[in-house]
Amino acid sequence: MIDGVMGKSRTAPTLSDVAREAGVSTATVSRCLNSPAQVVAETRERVLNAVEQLGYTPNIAARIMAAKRSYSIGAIIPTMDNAIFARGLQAFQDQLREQGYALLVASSAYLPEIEKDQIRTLVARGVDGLLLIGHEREDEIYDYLEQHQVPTLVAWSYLPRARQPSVGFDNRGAMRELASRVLAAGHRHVAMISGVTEGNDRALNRVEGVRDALVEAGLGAEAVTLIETPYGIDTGAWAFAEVMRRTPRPTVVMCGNDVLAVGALREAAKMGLRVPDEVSITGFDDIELAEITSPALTTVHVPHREMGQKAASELIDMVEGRSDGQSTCINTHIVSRQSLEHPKG
Amino acid sequence: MIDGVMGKSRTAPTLSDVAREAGVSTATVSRCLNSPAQVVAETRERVLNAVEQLGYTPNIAARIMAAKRSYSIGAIIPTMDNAIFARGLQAFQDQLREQGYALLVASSAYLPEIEKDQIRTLVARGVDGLLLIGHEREDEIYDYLEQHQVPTLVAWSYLPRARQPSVGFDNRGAMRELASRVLAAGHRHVAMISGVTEGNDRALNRVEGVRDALVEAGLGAEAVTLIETPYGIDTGAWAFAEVMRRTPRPTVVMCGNDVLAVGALREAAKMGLRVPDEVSITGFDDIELAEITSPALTTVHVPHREMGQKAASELIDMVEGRSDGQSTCINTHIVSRQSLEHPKG
DNA sequence: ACTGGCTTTGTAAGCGCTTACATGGAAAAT
DNA sequence: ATTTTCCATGTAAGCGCTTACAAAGCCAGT
Repeated sequence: MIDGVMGKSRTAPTLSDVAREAGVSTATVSRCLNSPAQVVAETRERVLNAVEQLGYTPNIAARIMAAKRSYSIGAIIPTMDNAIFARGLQAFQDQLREQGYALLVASSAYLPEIEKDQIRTLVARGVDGLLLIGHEREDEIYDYLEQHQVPTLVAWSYLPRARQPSVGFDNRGAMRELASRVLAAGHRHVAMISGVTEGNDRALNRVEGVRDALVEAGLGAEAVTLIETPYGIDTGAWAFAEVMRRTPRPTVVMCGNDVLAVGALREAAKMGLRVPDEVSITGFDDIELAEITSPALTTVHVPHREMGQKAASELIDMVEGRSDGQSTCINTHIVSRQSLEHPKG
Repeated sequence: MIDGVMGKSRTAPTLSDVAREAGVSTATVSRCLNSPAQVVAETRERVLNAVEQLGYTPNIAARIMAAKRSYSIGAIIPTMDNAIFARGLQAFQDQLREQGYALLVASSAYLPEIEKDQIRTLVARGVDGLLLIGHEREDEIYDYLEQHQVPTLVAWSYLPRARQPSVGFDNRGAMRELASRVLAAGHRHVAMISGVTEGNDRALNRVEGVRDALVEAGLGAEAVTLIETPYGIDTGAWAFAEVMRRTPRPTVVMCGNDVLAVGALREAAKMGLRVPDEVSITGFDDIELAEITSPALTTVHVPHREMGQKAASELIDMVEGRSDGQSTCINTHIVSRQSLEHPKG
């Protein structure tokens, strides 16, 4: 009691400390906090004062248990280590915050096993909903999510008929369009540096997009020199060197994302190859990097902010039972900068 | 019971479902999960089978409540929107994972009010420890943290005598060293584009570092043209244009971080100014960006991975009572690339 | 055979909250 | 004046776990 009055107890105050201080029951305090309208103004004020007095913060674990609701959303992204997901995730979190939800993030390092583990952790922590990147994962995981009744939304990928709703974009179509433009510019020897496609439908679809364009142009789908490597500037550089060693030497190197492309660009400079005069290079994502390289990257612009925001509001709608999962396809467009030109000679 | 046996209950299985299935008490199941050594092998196996069978995942909220331990650490960073914190945070999380802890991240958008809110949220969620960026914040917050007995570590900044232990680097000293080098190269008209210094001791200390060098060189501390702006490529570009309009025109623009410097670089190109011939530019952080601009940035290298890793292990030591907060200063060093040269003319 | 000590398991009391239900009193309707 | 209705508040039962303590079973030592 003295502790209470002093507001400096050695241990964190609880609901009943507040109740005692305000001279009401714990139920009333709880109501003040969660549905203030149910409590008459005078009481409410007294309670709120006590809360202030004691520096009370609700114990969310207890709240989750009692209410089976946590007002938090989990997100599992492949990596925080580069900028690919940063912008979209920030927008996602901003939108969540605005609607009163907190975000718990975990990263999987592109490893399915770790992702599975993280999913369990987040669900066990009582997240009300979950954001996952890409559709491809074991059915078992989706079963688990269903059993635990956790609404799940997929982002960065759009697949209308999938088991889970998604907010994303057409990776395959976007890449097809870029590849068509590459072919239209006259390139015939095209190489592609792809991210690891196993367990990554985005990466795979971008490869397929290139193949689509090739076929459409009457060339075989195998007419592309393909190399796969984890995303990274250094790996991109390495892959570029590798691919330029092949014969016939490619006149254009299409990269699975901007990070790889930046690596390619750096390696080209190191090899003394002028871009785009001697070789063209393209990216995907249009992260900030793409604009500040020289030459600036021709790439596919993905509206990450818009996607993050949309994903957040859709997921909240699902959590609150207002929607049972509406998929949205976000439009991408090609940004032409200097790294793509007609092949010379 | 049937549900149990089928392993496909409509609702998530709990500890007592497992106990019933395995024919033991809930206490035994709990022990199997948390201190297997206390349970005889045969029983343990039976229990583990049941767990597998039912697809049981512990409810962490309940665990937190009962054990007052969550095996999770919170981190609040100013932003996820650019790469400054990404690498360090990823390393931090990797290290945590390795030691069996989960990471909850929130971002504050550099706003103290939001940060305060996020701190409460994370504490309310029962994190066992907290990572904060920079020392500067209201005492009230530290009081709160003390009351709730949440071990807190500060990173990205090193201040040995502060209230909270820290794992970081000497922002001021590092910047002083870089500025000395700038002056030694012959520059006399130096401008600085700083991040917002209010509530950001890192930014402030970098400014002070430049002033230190100026004073040391016998110039006044005001001999620097200073401009403050939020971190960002666009804001950096804008600030660069602004600063180049002053007379005398600076021969070098020192930026508070690499992101600002990249903006400056871009604007310089746009204005047709050759770097470093007509104006030198420096950064801070040495994020990947710094290496791929042209010219590449001369900057201060901060070993983010090392810092993140060290922060994680120190914080866990604190949480587990093995340490009461040991501060560590991580060494930085200057990376000379092409963006800094002697002033011409 | 009996005691003491150790190991393995069970019993049950919370952890801090929410919420269905009960209660009581004032306002509204008769 | 009496009954009905409604609103503000209180009572108490859990939510799913951990863990102190109790109980029971086992072995060795005498």
